[in-house]
Amino acid sequence: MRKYNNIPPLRALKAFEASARHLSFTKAAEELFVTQAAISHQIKSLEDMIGVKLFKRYNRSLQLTTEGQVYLLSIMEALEKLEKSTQQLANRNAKGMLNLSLLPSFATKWMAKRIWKFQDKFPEIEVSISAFEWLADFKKEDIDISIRWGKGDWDDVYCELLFEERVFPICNRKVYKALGKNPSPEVLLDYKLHHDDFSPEDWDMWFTEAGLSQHESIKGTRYSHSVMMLEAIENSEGFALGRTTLVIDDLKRKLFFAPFNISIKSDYAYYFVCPKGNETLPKIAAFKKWLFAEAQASMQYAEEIFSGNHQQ
Amino acid sequence: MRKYNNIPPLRALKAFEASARHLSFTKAAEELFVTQAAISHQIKSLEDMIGVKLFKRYNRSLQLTTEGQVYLLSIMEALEKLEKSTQQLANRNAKGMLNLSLLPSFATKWMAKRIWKFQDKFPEIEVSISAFEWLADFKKEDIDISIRWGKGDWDDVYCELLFEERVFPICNRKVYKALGKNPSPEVLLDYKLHHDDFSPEDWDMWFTEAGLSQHESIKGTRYSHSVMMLEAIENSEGFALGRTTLVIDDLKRKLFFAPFNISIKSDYAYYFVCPKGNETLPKIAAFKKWLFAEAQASMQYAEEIFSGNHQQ
DNA sequence: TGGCTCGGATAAATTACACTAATGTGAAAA
DNA sequence: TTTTCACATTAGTGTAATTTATCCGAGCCA
Repeated sequence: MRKYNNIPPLRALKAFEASARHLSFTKAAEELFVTQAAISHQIKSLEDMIGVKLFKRYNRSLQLTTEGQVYLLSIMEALEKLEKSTQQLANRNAKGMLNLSLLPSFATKWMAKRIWKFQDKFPEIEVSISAFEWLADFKKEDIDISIRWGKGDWDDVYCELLFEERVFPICNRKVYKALGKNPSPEVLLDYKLHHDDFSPEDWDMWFTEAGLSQHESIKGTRYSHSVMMLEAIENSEGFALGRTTLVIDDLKRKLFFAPFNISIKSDYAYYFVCPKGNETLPKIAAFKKWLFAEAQASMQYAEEIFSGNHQQ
Repeated sequence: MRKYNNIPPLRALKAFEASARHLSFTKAAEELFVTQAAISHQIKSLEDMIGVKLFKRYNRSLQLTTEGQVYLLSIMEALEKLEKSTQQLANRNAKGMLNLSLLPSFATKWMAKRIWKFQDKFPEIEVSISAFEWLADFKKEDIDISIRWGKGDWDDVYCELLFEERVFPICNRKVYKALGKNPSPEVLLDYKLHHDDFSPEDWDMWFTEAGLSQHESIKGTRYSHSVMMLEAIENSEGFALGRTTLVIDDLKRKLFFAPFNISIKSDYAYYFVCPKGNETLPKIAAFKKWLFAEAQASMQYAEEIFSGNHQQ
């Protein structure tokens, strides 16, 4: 009758392995995205538990004890087995190539920062990303999944709404600071207003939403690519119309600011698209599940901002 | 660069293993001392994590899926390795026989309920308990550790205070209920008062502590063994003088009650005793560490009662 | 047929645990 | 002598696991 008590907590073992590899609690902490104190706690509790010192602590360096070396080897073996058998089960059949077709802006501003998590979770799947302006043609090109921007009215494909988008003015830190608290939308008329090629009329719509219908029609600088517009705004004394998906990370990083808490819902949205029937294939389903979870998580911050009870 | 993400939490794996062994969440829950709901949560989260159903749930029975069977085997192997290598490190040199000499009352009322935890933690150590009234003589008998009751004034041995004891009146549930809220110590004079052979004068001391100095000297029934006295009280319309160590578990179980929150400190206490110098031997040190931790834990309830802010 | 019991699922409330932030310590470096 | 570096320590906080309470469906039983 096995019960597997007497196995130390996994976190502690991970902390031990990382610390042993780096011979540094601080480095291990960085790797595991926690503080140095957390590692110190974990190692101490592990040592207390088994009643054996695993490290010799010197003032500016760390060294494994003999016992630590022995222990490290055997637990690594076990952990590897645990991980491998879990992976095999989780990803059984979910392997091979996965070709994504994305819009360049979406690829650079959203996917690039996140795709590594998927690759970490599914090392058996090799992901390739192609970023073009035009719609991927599943029949002609070797594309498994496309994330499209539009109204979801495509024929002969499996299609599911991924993000709805809100549109709102953003600016850089300098401009934001100059605005002061609770600025009125009218101040926008004193600034350069940028927009991208897709939606020159959005500024008008936003002003209407903000209650400034009597404004003269907006011109402003025009960019062929959203990414260019966003890079311009970083160093410009002006505002751009940001779309949630593309600016959410820069809002979090406080690179951009959305000073007005007023937004309009875009007619366009992002959709997960793949050939009809393929959505149940293991590797596609695995990616889809991961993608929607990431999407949800990344949109949380946007909800906080526009639900009102948010302090920038 | 290993990081061992993608390993499911150990708790979930334990829950899975136990559930698979019993083919029942309820049984697994009992074994792991948690509720059925906890197991259900754990298995669900494990299944979600790896994206594979591990059990087929029927209405009154449970069955492993094919995937579950495969997974079970491989994780059991890994967990066993993890446990074994940890044990080997923790108990290196800590093995062989360990002979304890205890008082019969302490052996039955305190140690018997707890020793299994030590054996579970140190399966390499074979424990034997001898319970006699007299002091173990380390020179003549083959005793490794003795837990003695007294004043700690023994020569030629290693000796460390384990428990201090408090002495206070206890009664069974029926008597307790009849007392009502906040009874006065005076009501005791209407009941039979039991005591053991060691300390006939304790009742007097307790009455003094309770502020009833004008009482006539107490007679009451006398027992040669504390355990006999405690068993008598279970079905008797009377009170006994309980000692913390021997009655703490029965207080927790609500078999006995201490209605007065007034206690006197005993002159006698329990001491951990072993031959001088042996306290650093691995198996002795291991037992000692475990013993003091258990002691601390078991006394917590007593502290709650007599620190005042306790509701029975 | 209706009521009962059994085993698991689920939602909300509670509890336990790991983490962070702030600060301490001691030794080497400057 | 002061600064810096790496780990230790402590108190407070937030998240995740567990319990409590309840539900649900199927077999059982009278």
